[in-house]
Parts: sequence; C-alpha cells; structure tokens
Amino acid sequence: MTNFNSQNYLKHISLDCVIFGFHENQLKVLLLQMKYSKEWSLPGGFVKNEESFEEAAKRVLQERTGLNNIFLQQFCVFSDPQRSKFNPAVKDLQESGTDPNLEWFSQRFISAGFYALVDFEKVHPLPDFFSDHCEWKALEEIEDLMMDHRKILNKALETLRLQLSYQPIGFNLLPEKFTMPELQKLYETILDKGLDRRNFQRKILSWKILNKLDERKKGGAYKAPYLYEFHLENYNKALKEGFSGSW
Amino acid sequence: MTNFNSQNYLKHISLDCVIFGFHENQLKVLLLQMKYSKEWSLPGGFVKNEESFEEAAKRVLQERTGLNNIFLQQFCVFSDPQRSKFNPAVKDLQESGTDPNLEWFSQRFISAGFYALVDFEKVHPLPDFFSDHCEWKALEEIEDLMMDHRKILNKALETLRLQLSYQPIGFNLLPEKFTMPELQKLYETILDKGLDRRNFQRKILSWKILNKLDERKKGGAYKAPYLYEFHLENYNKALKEGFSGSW
DNA sequence: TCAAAAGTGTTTGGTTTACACCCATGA
DNA sequence: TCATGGGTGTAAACCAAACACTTTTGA
Repeated sequence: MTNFNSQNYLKHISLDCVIFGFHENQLKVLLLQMKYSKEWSLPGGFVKNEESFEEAAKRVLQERTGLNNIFLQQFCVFSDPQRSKFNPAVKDLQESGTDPNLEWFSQRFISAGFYALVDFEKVHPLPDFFSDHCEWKALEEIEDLMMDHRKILNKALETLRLQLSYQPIGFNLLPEKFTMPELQKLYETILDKGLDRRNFQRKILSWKILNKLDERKKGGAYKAPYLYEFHLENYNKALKEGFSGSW
Repeated sequence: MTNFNSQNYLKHISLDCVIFGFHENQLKVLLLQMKYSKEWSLPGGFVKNEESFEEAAKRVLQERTGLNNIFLQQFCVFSDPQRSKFNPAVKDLQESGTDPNLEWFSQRFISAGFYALVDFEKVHPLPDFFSDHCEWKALEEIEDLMMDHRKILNKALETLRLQLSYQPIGFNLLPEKFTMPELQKLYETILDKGLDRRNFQRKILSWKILNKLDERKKGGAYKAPYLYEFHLENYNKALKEGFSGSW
C-alpha cells in the first residue's frame, strides 16, 4: 500500500465520517465503494501520533471532499470488540498480495464517529486507496454498508435530528445565499415531515440569525423568492447558546 | 504495580468517568486523590482487549462505587495530543521505583468521557492503585483537577444540563422512592436556578412517568410530602422518545 | 389569464407563567 | 398558635398551529 506508514498512526484507533449534503430535495451522504468487495463504506481514517481526533477528521474530510472549514462534530464512539471483523480492507490487501500493512488493518479498531454538514455544490469527491468510487448517495438508496457503518450512519442521523431541535445547524448544508423555501425543504427533508410555510418562516426569522437581501433568486419559475444570508455574529451566538430548553 | 498486565489492554485508549451524586441539596462528583502528587482525579481506566468501551466503563464504575446497573453514558472523546503530558501516575510509579508498567502509563492516551448518575446513598467509594482517597466532592468545592479532568467535568456537566432538557434523566440521582420537593431541589441544583413549586409539579406529572404512593415521607419537619416512584414502563418510553423538540 | 409559488397577517387554542389559598406539622 | 413547608387551583400572558388573501411570474 502506497504512502502509508502505520508507524505514524495510533494503534486501534480510527474514525469514520458521515458527510451530509443536500441536493435536489434529498439528504445525501458521501460514500466510498471498495475496490474488491464492492461494498459501500463511510470515509474514514486514522489518527496520527501527534494529532487530535478533530484534526484527523478534518484531514480525512479535506482529502475526500477538497473542503476546509467544515461544520464537523464528534457524535459517538463505536467500540464493539467484534466490529472490526470482516473488514473488507483486509481482503483487499490479501488480494493484492502480501502487504506490509496487512497486520495494521487486521487490528481491532475503536472508531469515533464524526458528522459533517457541507455545501453539496462545493464538494469534489475523491476515492481513497481502498475504493474506486466516491459518490453522493441519497439516504433512501443506501442499502448495506460494510461493517457497522450502517449503525454509525443511523446514529449520526439521529444526532443530527436531535441537534436540529436546539441549534440552528441545518444552514451549513446550504450555499452562502439561499431562499426561505430552500431552507424549509431542507428542514422538511431532515425531519421527514411537512411544515407550514408561514409558521416556519416566522420561527426562523425570530432567531434573528439571517439577513434578508434585496436580491431575489432568479431563474426559477413563478414568483422569485428573496435570498437570505447569515448574520454571522448572531448565528455564532445562537450556536453557542442553543435554543434554551423548557426550563 | 500489582495485578496489572498492560498486555490485556488496548494501547492509547482510556476512559474517565464523571460520577454524579446528589446529597444535602448539592450536586457531587466522585473523585480520587493521587497518592504522591495529592492531585485530584476522575475515576478512570482502560479497555481490555475483548471489551467495549461501555463494558470497561461499567467495570470501572463497579470497582469505584460497588454498584451495577447504573445510568451511564458516553459524552465526548478527549484526544488532545498534549493531554497525557504531566500524568501524575507516571511520577507516582517513578517514586515507587522502576515499574514494568511505567512505559504503559507514559503513553499518549485518547480518553472517552462517560458520565454516570447514581444514588448517593448506595455508593461505597473505593480508591484505586494510584489513589489513597475516594471521596464525594460538591461541585463548588472542586478546585484543580489533574490533567484535563476539569475540562472533562465541565463538558459532562454541560451535557447533563442539555440532556435534562429533553430526557427525564435526573431521577437516576434519587432513591427509588422520593418526594416532589426532593426532585425539585435536584432540578434546581443541576440547572442552578429556582423553579416554581406548582408549575414544576404540573410539568413533571404531565410526563406520566411517576406513580404517586399513598405513603408520605415521615421524619421531616412540617407537613409530610407524598412519596413517588417510577412508572418504569412509561419512564423507559419517555427516555427513548425524549421530549420532542419544537418541530 | 391562469396555475403555481411566494409574501404577509390574523385567529385560535394550548402551554407556560405567575400568583393565592388552605392544610399539616413541630416548635 | 404560629412559622414553615406542602398540596392544589386559576387567571393572564405568551407562543405555536391553523388558516386566507394578495402578489408575482411564466406558460
């Protein structure tokens, strides 16, 4: 295996990223397809000797999407002793002859799950050493994933939905300028339920984290909706404080 | 060091437990005092080769408190590459002469934080190899903790408060039978704010997770308050479903 | 000129908050 | 008998849900 020296990485420790994007009214996840087994997998990686988990996750994200400065969040650690059995990477290495890194990939790994929210349009998907495809998949079309990656994905989605109820994070999935109907579609998709247009707008605006622009979104049919952008200062404040719970 | 064989544990990986208890209207945390450095520390441990993080945390909890079946939850991973510098355990081992495990404790550790909610009265605190005291400390009296344990504690507290707003978890800090004023004091302490007695009761009862008993709490001065216990079935349902957010 | 989408406002009902009275108990 | 805390009810304020009309645009 090229360019990989297991000496540089912490043993037993890995991370997997659930990278969410929003496109054509669908919530999508960036997946890799393994070269030999053809199984689908979450983008993942390992932690260097002098790196934090967060730094490692940023690195993985940068490598697979080309993006920096992404909304990224640790959400759970997966440590079932059996989870690393049947790692297709091991088979792939066996197929390609004896590899000095076979032992490394045969380890038991404890993996931290990170989820990322990105602007779909900005991503340039790039496969890694073990994969020949890196693609967006709509949630509905995702079938089996390798190892426990389905479980990781489910937990990420659960966390995303929960977090959406006390932080205004969904916006990270949209471009800098977006319309209210786009934002609503996004929320409806993530939450998997319809929302009232007028009540939605009132609620979002009450957070005071958006600037309404004079511009309208051109090109679409029918009446052109206004564009909005972040009021960055208020947005960051809202992120920190969250929407106070019921106490 | 007695009874410790580093061969049995996963390298680089540790866990720290923030064990919360409630006593005399104070939120308390179980801490250990290191033998040599006298620094205070969270109870922690390592993950065995064939163990999950959760199993390891249960083991640590059992060893320090004598309790099984505790509310226990992973909340964050701490992976700063510098966090394991200045580990007092290393100094302690050096003090006590050359120890075969010195190398193990000198490693860089990535630590998963767990928090536990326990019935104060049921705990029998027991120090570990590196500590000579294991004690409950009220939050206010906790000063410096070793390494990044203060950060871990703060994050645990933050998570606890957040989780309290969408799950009825506080109850785990009380005995099987408890009164409404006791529960209210608990919530007030965790949230660090006063609550209206009547509104509090109405809200809690609306969750329908309590059985009001005919019994009253004897012994206290003034009017004896009713005792309550869990409606276990409804409680577990509420835990799973959470209090739906605002969507 | 009509259908589809977007902008905006009002009514209604439920939830939360604020507040008051009576009861039980031990000093 | 009185101070203290506990049990319970109600009115007001607020917020969320339901709903309707007007405007813009391309076909």
